[in-house]
Amino acid sequence: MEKGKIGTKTLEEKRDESIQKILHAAMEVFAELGYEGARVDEIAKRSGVNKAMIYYRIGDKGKLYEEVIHYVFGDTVERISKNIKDELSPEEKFKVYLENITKTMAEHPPLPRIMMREIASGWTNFSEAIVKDISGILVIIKGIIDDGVRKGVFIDINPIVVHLMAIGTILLFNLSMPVRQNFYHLLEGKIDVPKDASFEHILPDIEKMMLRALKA
Amino acid sequence: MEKGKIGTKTLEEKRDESIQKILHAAMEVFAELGYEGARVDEIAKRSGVNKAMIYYRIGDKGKLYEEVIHYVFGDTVERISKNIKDELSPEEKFKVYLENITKTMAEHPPLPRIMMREIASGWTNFSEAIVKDISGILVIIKGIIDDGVRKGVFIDINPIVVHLMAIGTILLFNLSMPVRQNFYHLLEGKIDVPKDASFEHILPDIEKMMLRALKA
Amino acid sequence: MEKGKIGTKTLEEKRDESIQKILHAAMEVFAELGYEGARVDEIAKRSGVNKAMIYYRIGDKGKLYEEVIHYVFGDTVERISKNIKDELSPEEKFKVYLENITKTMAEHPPLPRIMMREIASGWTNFSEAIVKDISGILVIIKGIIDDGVRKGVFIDINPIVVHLMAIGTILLFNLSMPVRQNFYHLLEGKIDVPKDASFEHILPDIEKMMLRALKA
Amino acid sequence: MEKGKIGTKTLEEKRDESIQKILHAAMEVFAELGYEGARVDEIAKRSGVNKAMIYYRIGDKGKLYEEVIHYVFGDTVERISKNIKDELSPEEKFKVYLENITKTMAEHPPLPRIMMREIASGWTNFSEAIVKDISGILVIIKGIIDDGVRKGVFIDINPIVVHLMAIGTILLFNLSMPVRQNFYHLLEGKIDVPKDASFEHILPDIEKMMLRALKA
DNA sequence: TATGAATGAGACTTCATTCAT
DNA sequence: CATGAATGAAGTCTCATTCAT
Repeated sequence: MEKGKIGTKTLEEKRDESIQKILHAAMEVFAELGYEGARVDEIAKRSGVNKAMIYYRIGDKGKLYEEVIHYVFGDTVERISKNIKDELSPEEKFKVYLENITKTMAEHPPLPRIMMREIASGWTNFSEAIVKDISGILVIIKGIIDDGVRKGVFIDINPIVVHLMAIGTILLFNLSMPVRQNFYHLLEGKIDVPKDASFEHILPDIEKMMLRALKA
Repeated sequence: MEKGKIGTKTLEEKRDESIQKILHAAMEVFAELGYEGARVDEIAKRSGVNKAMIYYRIGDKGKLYEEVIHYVFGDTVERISKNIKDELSPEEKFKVYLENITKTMAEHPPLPRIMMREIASGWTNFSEAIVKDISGILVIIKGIIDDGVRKGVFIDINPIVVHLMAIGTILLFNLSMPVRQNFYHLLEGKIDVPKDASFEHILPDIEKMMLRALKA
Repeated sequence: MEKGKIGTKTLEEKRDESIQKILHAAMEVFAELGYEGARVDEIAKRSGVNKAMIYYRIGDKGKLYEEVIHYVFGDTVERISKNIKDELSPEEKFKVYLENITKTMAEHPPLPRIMMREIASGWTNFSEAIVKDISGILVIIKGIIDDGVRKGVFIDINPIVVHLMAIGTILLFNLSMPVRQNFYHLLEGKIDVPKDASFEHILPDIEKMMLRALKA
Repeated sequence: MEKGKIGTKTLEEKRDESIQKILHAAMEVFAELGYEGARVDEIAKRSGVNKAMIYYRIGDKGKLYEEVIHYVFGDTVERISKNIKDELSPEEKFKVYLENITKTMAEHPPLPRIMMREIASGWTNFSEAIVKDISGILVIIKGIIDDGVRKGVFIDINPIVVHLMAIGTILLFNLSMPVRQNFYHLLEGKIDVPKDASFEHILPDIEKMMLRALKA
């Protein structure tokens, strides 16, 4: 067999694969239990990688967490800003923005939890880079609103307010899913109670509310 | 001296005082570091009581956390529903509701953090009682919206959506305070950037947005 | 009310009563759990006496244990040597000796357990006085055997062997009671299996065996 | 070097060695001080392994104790029933039975102490397996007596009585060794006082007594 | 590169004992 | 005499990290 190859994978591919497995497992565990609650043993177990390997490949628990944060928030800006084409109307741009946030969270289930924990911890682990990322998103949403204001379709409102509102609402929606059923019986008699309270079904409500709030 | 008195305090008062000190310190520490991150030693240190005292008076770390949760969420419903008088207009009721949430969080700084952590943890420690509390609040907001709909001032919208939006936004606002300054330079040129980004100054923005979203 | 009296009891009577209650509770607890396993709190609870009172009245845990040992083994010699009248035949003397040991243990249920634990611990807490007590008993049994030998009814045997055999057998009988039922099914077919395996019913067997062993 | 080998030991051997060291030390310490009195630190110190190792390899203190009990009583039945050949006379069988009990205890010095403590504690930690072991021994001694009865050399006696007598006597002999010297001066004038009061020297006396008791 | 063995530091918890009235 | 409050010291247990091969 060719040197440097294992099966059909190069050593490098194998290493990358290990790192991927570790990061995925770590992401899950950190999301479920938080930084302090997470156990390196558990991460090793879930990733199917020897514990010492984690130290060898990535580093200590803190470094591992940093990597996870980086991994999780890595392309968030790109994702959120994706498809916000210039030729779209401000409303359409805003919808794409909301949908992208929603989709990003749906595709990375640990993301909302890690985000909330990080915020609750005082953004301690949000590195300069991530703060810059968030700035990037703020610039985008500012652009959308400015455009709307110019075109007379949006009111003039602080984009930070808008973004926090969007993120806060979506986060809470996302994470309240498991307990939301407990509350629906309170709403008997309301026509529009969705039997399926899943995230996708409620996104339109959020969109509707936010656009109503924004529209001039 | 009268039996059962120590200085000017009865034994009972002394005990209650110890308990109060412990709960306050615990509340702070749990808020800052989460359940797993909190150290019983630290709680003892901050409360100025011996560590064994915590076990003597309250119980183990888990029991202490439960007590804190109970203590923190104890009268939340009352606080939030306070002053929502029948003679008020739906808009006014809604404003009182938002302001009460805001004030409650402002008065109990650890509350938002503990809340976010709990939500991120999957509401694991939200006891039956707390879920009932939240139900109580939902009933209130449902009442406000129903009233508004009847009077033709509000659109017919799922109250859960409204509440999650309110809570999510306020939570995020509250907890983003320490980093918000980092972002304001991005907004240069916007007229209404508040130099003082404190919570109270932004509440009107939230109110405005939410009411615009609700109004028929 | 007369000074120094409480109800109809003098202070001294009351104190003695407290001490009795403490010692009885302590005896029980030490028997059940051993010195290390016993908790001063538990002793206080069972005796109905405030924990600090134990320290005030008796002393620390070690002192309390000493007192219990003293209390428990106090009149054992007297009890065992009681009724061994000179005019009795050696066999009758020996029977009285065995019965007295048996009765003493039956009347002081904690005694066998404490005894076994003490022996297992290397007789650590058996003070000089208690060792002297045991010597006293040995002298008695030696006298019985010597008498028997003189009269030609007993073989000449080391009295220590006899005493250890008696004590060992009775102790083990006493303490195996709770589990003995588990074994009786093994003996099906044997005629003399007692349905009631209580101590008193088996004493005759022990007597019979020991006398057969001793008789010339 | 061969994979999985450390020096001349395989990993597995190294692990087993650790476990052995822990169990031996634990056996000693539990025997000396009882379950409650034993300190995990002390066990670690004596076994020469890190304290955490105990938890890693065996488990908590309770589990460790269980393992010790298992280890100590493990092959007791086999040992005691060993060499009791069918062609032996009932008396010879009984002697072998007594000698085997004696030897087993002599080879495992902690055994008698642990046994006495366990009995004093109410047999709490004697698992199903150990009770079964004891049953096994009872069946053996029952066989010996039945054989003797059939051959007309033994009286018909409850084997439980016999076994308790044997065990009780041997246990007490064994554990009274350290204090027995204190008593020998009482026996001056008796011819057969052994200068060396060690266990082996007294076994014949026990044998003699028990056989006299049994013989028809 | 990979892994089972091993451990120091520190967390949680208990409990005998003393304090303050 | 009596008692609830309080605590220092020490025990059990865990876990991130390193070692040895």
